[in-house]
Amino acid sequence: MRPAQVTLAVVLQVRDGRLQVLLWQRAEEPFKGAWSLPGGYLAPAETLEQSIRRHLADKVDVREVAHLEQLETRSDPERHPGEWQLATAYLGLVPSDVNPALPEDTTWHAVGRLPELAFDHGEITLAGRERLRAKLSYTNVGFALAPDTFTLSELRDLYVAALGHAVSATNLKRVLLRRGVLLPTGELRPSGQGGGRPAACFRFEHSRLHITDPFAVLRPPRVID
Amino acid sequence: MRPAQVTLAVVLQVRDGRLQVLLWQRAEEPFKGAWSLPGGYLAPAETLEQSIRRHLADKVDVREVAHLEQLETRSDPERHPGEWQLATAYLGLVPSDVNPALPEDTTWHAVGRLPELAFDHGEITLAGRERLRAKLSYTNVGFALAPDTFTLSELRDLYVAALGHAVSATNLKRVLLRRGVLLPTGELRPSGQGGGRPAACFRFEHSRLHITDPFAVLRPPRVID
DNA sequence: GCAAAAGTGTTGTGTCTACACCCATGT
DNA sequence: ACATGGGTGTAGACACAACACTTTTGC
Repeated sequence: MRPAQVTLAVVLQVRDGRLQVLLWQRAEEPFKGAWSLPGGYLAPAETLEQSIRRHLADKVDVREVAHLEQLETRSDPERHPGEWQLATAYLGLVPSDVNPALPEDTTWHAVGRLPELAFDHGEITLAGRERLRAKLSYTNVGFALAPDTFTLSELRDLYVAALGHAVSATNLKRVLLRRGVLLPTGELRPSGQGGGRPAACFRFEHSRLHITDPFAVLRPPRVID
Repeated sequence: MRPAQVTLAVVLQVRDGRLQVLLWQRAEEPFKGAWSLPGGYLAPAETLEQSIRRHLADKVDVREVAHLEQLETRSDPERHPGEWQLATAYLGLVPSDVNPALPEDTTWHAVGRLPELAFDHGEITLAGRERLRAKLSYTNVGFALAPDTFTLSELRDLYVAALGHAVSATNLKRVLLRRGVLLPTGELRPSGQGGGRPAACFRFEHSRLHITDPFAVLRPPRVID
């Protein structure tokens, strides 16, 4: 006897200044009517990543998911009341400037104010947020939350929404520039109606995950030539 | 049609000053005679963690595995030539002072000089080592590699073996003490035959994983009361 | 006394936070 | 002019690496 295998995705995007997750309202029992993470069964001859991309394709265009990584596999035999089911969860990130057309039964929900979710999807969603928060600190994942080009205040607002605490645009700029994560594009963004100095535009140097702060401590000793 | 589900473990221990992994020699095709990670099929009504603990019980006593965490689930349909199989890998750590009785077909191998491994087990093993190296820097995982009490040179040697580069006992002590990871036991270890000052003994404060260096950067702003 | 091993003190450096200050624009 | 938002400069805090120096033992 073998368990069923499903894939799930915690798809996160910053919308209206808040970190939001894509949820789907179940049409069938169990948990009929409850909100849950998008996903579905694994098909023969596909990988887990292919599977979650396929299931997500109904919700968001593939090109709109800028980053996708495996979170964890959940295996509690009681997690699904009806069948023996393993679920492998992925974390997906969508840049803030795209607005995917969604099916009727699918909408964005603030991660900070989640409704009661089906199965163990609430825990999984929070695990996804934790992963994102951690990686914002030591990698360049920001690229997956931001538009191609942006001002520093815009980027700061994305970090604030994702991290849940104040972030200084001043210092954010210096940290990311020193690490070579950001590049100035040279363009200026004209000021808004209230006036103010025009903002410089930046973009992320790479659009794939890189670790930018590899060892907090216990660095290898400096090599002297 | 459903895939078979197996669990695997990268069980690591520092032996003879080197980081070693527990490998098992396959008795059956495919990869008959090749070295591979211990593990086996998931049984009904058990979790993945229970499964890997059950399979490991043949190799090492459960109490000897001081830390166990999920690494990743591998799903390439080609990863097993004979059947459609998903493998969820775990990382297990064994303190350096235990010496489990092993079956005939199972031995320790230096991770630095791995033989050709069956399936994708070589990659998984290296992923396990990377996870350990990263966590040594920002958590207290050291507890799972070390005996109950130890001197600082002994602990340093464990870090050297796991990290693969020189580590200063002087600074290691200060880092771990400041973080409250280590506690002095008050005992002294008498010096060896070559003389030398007796060493103070320490132990880890906790024997469960704690994050000790939560944010490298982008810390939340300091709250002023 | 001398070698060996452990432990302490101190300096320097890199990286971040905090905050004061300066710049460019709209009204 | 002045409010608004963007940007720079600088000082301080902190944590760590490096290394010289001191302590305690065996022979």
